[in-house]
Amino acid sequence: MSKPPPPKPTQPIRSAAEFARYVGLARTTISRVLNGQPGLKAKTIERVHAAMEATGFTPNAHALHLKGKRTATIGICMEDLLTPPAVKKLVALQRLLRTRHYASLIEVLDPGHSRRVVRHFLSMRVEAVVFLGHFIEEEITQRVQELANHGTPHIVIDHPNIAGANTVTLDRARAMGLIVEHLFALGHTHFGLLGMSSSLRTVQDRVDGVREALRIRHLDFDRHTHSLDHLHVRERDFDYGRALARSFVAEKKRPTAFLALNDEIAIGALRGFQEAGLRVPQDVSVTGFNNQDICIMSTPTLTSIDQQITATAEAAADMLFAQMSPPARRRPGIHSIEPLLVVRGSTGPV
Amino acid sequence: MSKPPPPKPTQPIRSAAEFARYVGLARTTISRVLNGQPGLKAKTIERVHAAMEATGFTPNAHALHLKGKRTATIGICMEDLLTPPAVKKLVALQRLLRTRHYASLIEVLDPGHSRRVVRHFLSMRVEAVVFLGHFIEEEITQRVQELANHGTPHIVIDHPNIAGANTVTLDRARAMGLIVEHLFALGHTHFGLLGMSSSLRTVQDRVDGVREALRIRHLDFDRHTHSLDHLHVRERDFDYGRALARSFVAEKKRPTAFLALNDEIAIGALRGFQEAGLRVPQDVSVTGFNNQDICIMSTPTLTSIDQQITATAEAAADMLFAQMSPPARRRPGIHSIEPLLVVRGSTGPV
DNA sequence: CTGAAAGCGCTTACAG
DNA sequence: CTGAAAGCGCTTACAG
Repeated sequence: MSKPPPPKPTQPIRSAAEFARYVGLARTTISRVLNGQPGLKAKTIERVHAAMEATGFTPNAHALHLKGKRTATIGICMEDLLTPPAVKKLVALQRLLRTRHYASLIEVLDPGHSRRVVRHFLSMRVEAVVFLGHFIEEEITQRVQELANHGTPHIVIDHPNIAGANTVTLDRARAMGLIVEHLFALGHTHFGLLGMSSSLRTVQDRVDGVREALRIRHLDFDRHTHSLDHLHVRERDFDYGRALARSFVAEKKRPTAFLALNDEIAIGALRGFQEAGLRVPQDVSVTGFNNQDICIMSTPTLTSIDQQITATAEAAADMLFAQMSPPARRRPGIHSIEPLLVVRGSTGPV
Repeated sequence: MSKPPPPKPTQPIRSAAEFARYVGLARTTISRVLNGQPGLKAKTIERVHAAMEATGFTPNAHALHLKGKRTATIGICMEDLLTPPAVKKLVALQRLLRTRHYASLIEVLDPGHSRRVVRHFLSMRVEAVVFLGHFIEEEITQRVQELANHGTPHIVIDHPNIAGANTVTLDRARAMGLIVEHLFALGHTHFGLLGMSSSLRTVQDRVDGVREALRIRHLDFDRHTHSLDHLHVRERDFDYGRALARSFVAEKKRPTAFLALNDEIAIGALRGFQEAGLRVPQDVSVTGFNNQDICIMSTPTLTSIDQQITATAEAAADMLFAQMSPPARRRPGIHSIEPLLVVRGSTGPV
């Protein structure tokens, strides 16, 4: 750059017309440079680029879209309760979208507000909508139906069994099956369930997994599982787990293995048992769920289920792009993610 | 609704013109209903609303914006390395924006790509830009300058000392001052620094805080602090902390108190010391940073610094809205967040 | 290369 | 209430 830069305009330039006047070229010419069309002198191109640098002018994306350019935007609905695995999935998914040059419009979805959020996404003409997390089943079913009518692709992550939905979700029943099988092999036959009395679909699927694993061994669910969830209010998970452990210690007869809803509750329980003088895993075994970093920080380290977050995000992205690129598939797809059992120090023989 | 709903159109309706034809009203009338203008028959209004329900028609937000409607969108740049506190700040901030009816356009910012990201935000005509996390100082300084030229409000969260920037950040020097004062009161005078040798501004500020606290007591920084960071590669924080603790145990003379970069490293160190037969806090004290949930899960529980995330998000939102509502302030504002020391079981008298 | 024109999906006066 | 018109910021033929 040997020439001095052109003088800065006092007002920021907001339209291609103003910008053309500033550069001293026709609007049409500016447009052609911006869109990389052929038949332009190198000098002209350079002039325009230099002026863009100097002024910071950016073409209005909304006007571009009106002229038929794709929005290249994906709407993502997040559940209102952000658990660490949900955040990780969001981050992983966003990264994949980004590599394909999609922007993400993210909204947290409070129960009962999905209609408003999806309408906003549609008015923004997003190219697809992602639902990530736990939602009210009926609500999301309706939204999925509306999006289908609209011809807008969607994907539901983590919420299984939404009618007509393209779904990617961990096989939670299988995850519990893996845990119970592992504990069977160690000689356990009576299981304490910690925090698994929620009515959320994702939790019910897990209880069903335990039920099925027991059924295969001809064990009665009610006789071989025990829950004291009703004795405590779940506020902070760690404290909840600890309180549940204490209550189990006070029982005359108690299970030898404990299956927790998540890692935090498991570690709380682990501590609760230890404080009561029990050894883990010699006296009781404990398992978590999510395989978070904290699993290696407890003493002993925690056996847990890895949700395979990378695989989940990749499957979701694949499904989304498959819908967006013609010919669009019509039938809803369901992709089940295989959980991974990570055995650590908190489980051992009876 | 006594009448049967109108027949579903085979194609989704994409423009107000098509929609007007479908309802059997003039485009102008549709527009007036949508914008709640007076002088319309209740029956007409109802007809339009019913048709919107039936067709799922949503006006094109991009066209609305061209006609002068606000985008009500905020662009948020996140650092590429997402730490748990950064995620919490994002969630808290998004919640505040949402209550003010702003949508969030979120992009992860890889180093060197800030220009592209900010240009995208500007082309989307966002009403403000948020930078959240650690960035390359020079890069963000330029972006802030460009945004200022453009008249677009901004805020930088967590990255102090960006020239000309509106900033909200934890007073990290003060945080370390609180920790060192607390340890002084317990009789400690020699401090091990765990993972604090980063060149990141936020880390340097913390080291400066330690330095200042020592200076006040007329203690020489180099003589009273010790680091073995060079002996290990930081991969997983927990393992890194544990390895650092082992190395300190092997030293002939070792500090009595250890200040870790974050809670994970602190808990790793805690475990490392315990495995070597040292008692915490009887033999060594350990402190963390961030006051995450894991602080109450370790044995003993971990003394840490709370970043006051809610206060941070609120200050950031306030600053943003102050810039967006006229009369816009011109001078950059800096809001310092006061850290909170949370004393737990991992620190005790020498 | 320039310039005038049409049109994307809207809103907003304006005349009927 | 309707209908025709102008205009928001762009792109894309089209004639010079």
